[in-house]
Amino acid sequence: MFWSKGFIPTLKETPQEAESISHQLMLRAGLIRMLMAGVYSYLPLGLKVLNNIQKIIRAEMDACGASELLLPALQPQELWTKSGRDKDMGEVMIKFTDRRQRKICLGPTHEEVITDLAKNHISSYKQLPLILYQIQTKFRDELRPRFGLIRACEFIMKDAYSFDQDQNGLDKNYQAMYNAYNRIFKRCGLKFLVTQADPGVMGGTVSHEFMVPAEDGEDIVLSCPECKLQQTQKTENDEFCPKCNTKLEKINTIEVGHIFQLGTKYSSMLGANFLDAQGKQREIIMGCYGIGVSRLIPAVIAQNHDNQGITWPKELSPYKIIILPLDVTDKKIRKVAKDIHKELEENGIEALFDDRDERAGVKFKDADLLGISLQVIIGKESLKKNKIELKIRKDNRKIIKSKEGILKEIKRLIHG
RNA sequence: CGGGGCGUGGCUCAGUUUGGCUAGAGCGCUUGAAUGGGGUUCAAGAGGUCGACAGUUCAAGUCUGUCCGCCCCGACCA
Repeated sequence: MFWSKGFIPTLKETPQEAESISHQLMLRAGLIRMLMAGVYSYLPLGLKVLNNIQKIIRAEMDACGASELLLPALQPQELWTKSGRDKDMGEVMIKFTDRRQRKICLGPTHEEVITDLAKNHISSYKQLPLILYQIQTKFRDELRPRFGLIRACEFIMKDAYSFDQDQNGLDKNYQAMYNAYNRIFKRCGLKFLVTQADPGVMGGTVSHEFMVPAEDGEDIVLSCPECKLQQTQKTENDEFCPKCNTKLEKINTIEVGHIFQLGTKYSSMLGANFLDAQGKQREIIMGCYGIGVSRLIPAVIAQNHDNQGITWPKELSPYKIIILPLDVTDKKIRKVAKDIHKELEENGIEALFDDRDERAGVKFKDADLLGISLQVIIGKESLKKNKIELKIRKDNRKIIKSKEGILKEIKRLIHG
C-alpha cells in the first residue's frame, strides 16, 4: 500500500475532543473520527486493526468448536417484553416504530434473539452441546458515552452462546471459553486481570470479567495484595478483602470481556426446551461470552504506547511493516525501497510504503505515531555503506545490515 | 438527568473582561523555489454563517435570553 493512495489523516496536535491517551492517539494516528458523541467512523487504519483483532477472535472461537453466525441488529421489541428485559434495559435500548407500526429496537445484545433461534431449532439432546458466536454491531443509548471507543453508543461486540443439556456440560464450555479468552487477550498484547464478577442484568450465577489495567480505565478492580483475590468494585465502601480482611488495592481497568453462566434464565422465559435421552422435556442450559471488540483497540493502545505514539503488538499492527525512503527524489533510495517492497509483497508481507515527498523528520514522526511494529529506513547515510536499517518500534532497537540481511531479519521477525 | 468546562477556516488557539472600521496567528492545504536522517526555509495563494436563533445597541465574535453540540465528574455497561 502506498501512503499517498491511502487515507491516513494524521494529526500533529491533539484534538480538543479527546482527553484520554488512547482516544488522543486514535485520532492523531488516523484510526477513527467522531460523527457524533459515542459514534465513530473507522478509517482504513482503524479498520485494519479491527480486522486483525477479529481474526484472532475467530481463530480462537473456531478452535473451541464454536460456529459463527450473524444475527440481526433490528429486533422486535416484543421479544424483550417476553424476556422481561425491556424494563432492565430501559432508556439504553434504542426503540422506534416503523411504517407498519411495528415496534422495533436496535439490538443492545442478543440473548433474546439467539434463545428464540434455539427454541425453534433445538429439540433434542442430540443437537447439544452447541456454541454459536457472532461479531456484530450493538447499539446502546449510553447515559454518557466516554473516552472514544471505550464507551460508544454503536460498538462492535463478539458474543458467543453455549447450549448444554446439563450443568456439567456448561462447566466444560465455560472453561473452554475462559481459556480461549486468555489466549485471545494475550495475543492482543494485553496484560489483564480476571475477576469474579456480578452478573447484573445478564442473570445467572457464575461470571468472570477480563479487565485490562489502564490509566483511562473506568472500572475499578479491587485486588487483595495478600490472598490475590480480585473482584470488581460494587460499592464505595466494603474495601476490605472478604477472605482475609486485608486492605484492598484499587486498580483502574477497562473491561474487555465478560463471561456468564446463564443457566436456564432465558430458556425458561422464552421456552427453549429439548428432549433428553429419556424423552423428558428439559430447559436448555446456557452460557454467554462477550468481548468488546472495538473497545479492545483503545485498551491495547492504553497499554502499548510511548511518548511518540502507538506501539502495536505484532499481531495487531495495521501493516506488518512500514517502508521509509527518506528522500523520494533520490533515485537510488527509491529503487532500493521499491525492491524491498516488491520482495516483501512476494513473501506475503503487507507493507505500507511512505512514498510522500516529505522530509525525513515528518516520516519518522508519522511512522512512530502510527506504531507499525517494524520500520525499514532507507536513507542516503546508510546506503553509502550499502546498508539499510530496520527499527523495531516497540523498543526502538535498530538493526543495520545489507539489504539481504535486513530482508532475512524481517522475515524472521514476522514469521518466527 | 445533576454538577463543571468549552464552541472563532481542516487542527491547535488569540481576540470576548472594558462592544468600534475590511476577524487574527501557528500548523495543515495549493503554487513556485531551495532543502533532503527527527514535524526545514522563503515567497505567493485558497479557505470563516465567530455553534444556532431571538433580543439590546448607531454598531455584536464581544452584552442578554433560549436552544443545540462536544468534553470532564456521577448513576449504567462489552
